[in-house]
Amino acid sequence: MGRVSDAKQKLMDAVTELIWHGSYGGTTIDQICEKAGVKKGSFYYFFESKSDVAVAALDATWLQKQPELDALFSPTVPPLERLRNFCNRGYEMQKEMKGHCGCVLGCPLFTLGAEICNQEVKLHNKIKEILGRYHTYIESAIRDAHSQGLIDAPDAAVKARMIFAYSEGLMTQARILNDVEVLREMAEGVLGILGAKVMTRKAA
Amino acid sequence: MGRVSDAKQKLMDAVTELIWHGSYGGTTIDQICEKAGVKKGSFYYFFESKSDVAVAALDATWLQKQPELDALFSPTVPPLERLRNFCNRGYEMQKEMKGHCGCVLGCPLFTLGAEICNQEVKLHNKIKEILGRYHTYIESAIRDAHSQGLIDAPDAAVKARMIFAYSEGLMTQARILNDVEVLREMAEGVLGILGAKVMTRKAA
DNA sequence: ATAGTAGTTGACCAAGTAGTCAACTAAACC
DNA sequence: GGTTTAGTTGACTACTTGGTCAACTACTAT
Repeated sequence: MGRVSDAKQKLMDAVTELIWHGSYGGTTIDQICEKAGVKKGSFYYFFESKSDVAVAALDATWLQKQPELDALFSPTVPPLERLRNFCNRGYEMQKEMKGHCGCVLGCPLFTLGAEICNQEVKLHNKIKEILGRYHTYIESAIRDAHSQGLIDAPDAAVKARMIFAYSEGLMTQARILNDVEVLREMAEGVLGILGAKVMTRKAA
Repeated sequence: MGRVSDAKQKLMDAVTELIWHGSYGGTTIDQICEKAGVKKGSFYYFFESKSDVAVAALDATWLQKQPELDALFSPTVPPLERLRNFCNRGYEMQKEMKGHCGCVLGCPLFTLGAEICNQEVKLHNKIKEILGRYHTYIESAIRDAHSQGLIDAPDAAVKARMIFAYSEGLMTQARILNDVEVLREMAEGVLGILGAKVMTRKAA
């Protein structure tokens, strides 16, 4: 009943892009509306604040990405391959981004999480929740790799935290330097941290 | 000649604290003035914009920190000790911060750099400049450790990028989680990445 | 076709924002 | 003590911002 609309989706797309390219604090509701081609009255029909639309956008993005991640981290894929593919996919995605918008944007969750922590509680919790899911994928791959004897990591949780910090740190560095090439080392770096033997190619 | 004033310093202190606790985009000139106890007219007497005062504050902070870093990374200190001390000092600083303001704030340069990249060119360049100096300290310690046979790292530049990404990533994670304890693993993690043998205490 | 309803709009307001300026004040120096 | 000059102030403008609302519109289900 009533008329149909894609304004809600357009607003979520707009806020995602604005925050990712710029920042949360620097993004205004007026800008979101303008980019979405939606009037402010409609904004407040669907959402009650900037943080509200941001939370909704994160949820929507997650639902869209989850199948892709489930495939990447499928138990049918050898665990170290999962991590390698994850890293290389990150590199490729950022490279493509750089190609058609000129900027390396890094991980939106990590950048946004760092910006708005200690304020915007709901948004902050949503970010922690989704980052936690990424962490879970990584940790499970490490656990599998250990139990399959591919690496020695009885402390999978510790290793997962290391890999997570390293990969997110590298992503953020790529954003700051606007240089996608720093991400090429990610897969190798991750496997190196895990002590996989694949690290040095022409070692003596 | 004329009267003297500490308003300029107070404004730099205020902007530093506001950006660190909150964010750049969420900080207004009015807030800076109020926190500094300085009227807006005086703000514009000393600075011409928010990014201007931020750049000045970063410069001032660096000048203040440089001697401390030079001491930490003194060539008279064994290179792996330099890195360990650097990590532990980071942990202690964040712990103290958490103690008297309730928040883990992470590395202000990295968080700010991630937020304002691709906008605020001058500020962005200043951040890259100072982050580059930190990177230099780390790389030089790694190079020394290699040449002294403490680790095997003929690729000091690559290892430095790894350590840098890992430590900054961990700092940011501590900020997002508001948990200082994740930083306790930093020194061990750094030495582990470098392949120093000190890693596992009770290894078989 | 029409009634009910989901969605749209533009005008509006109050508050906050960046930035200006002429008049003012106090220290330093002679 | 008076003059110079660095620094201060508060009032001001112009604009942007978040947020509201009553009237309007178009779709859908019956």
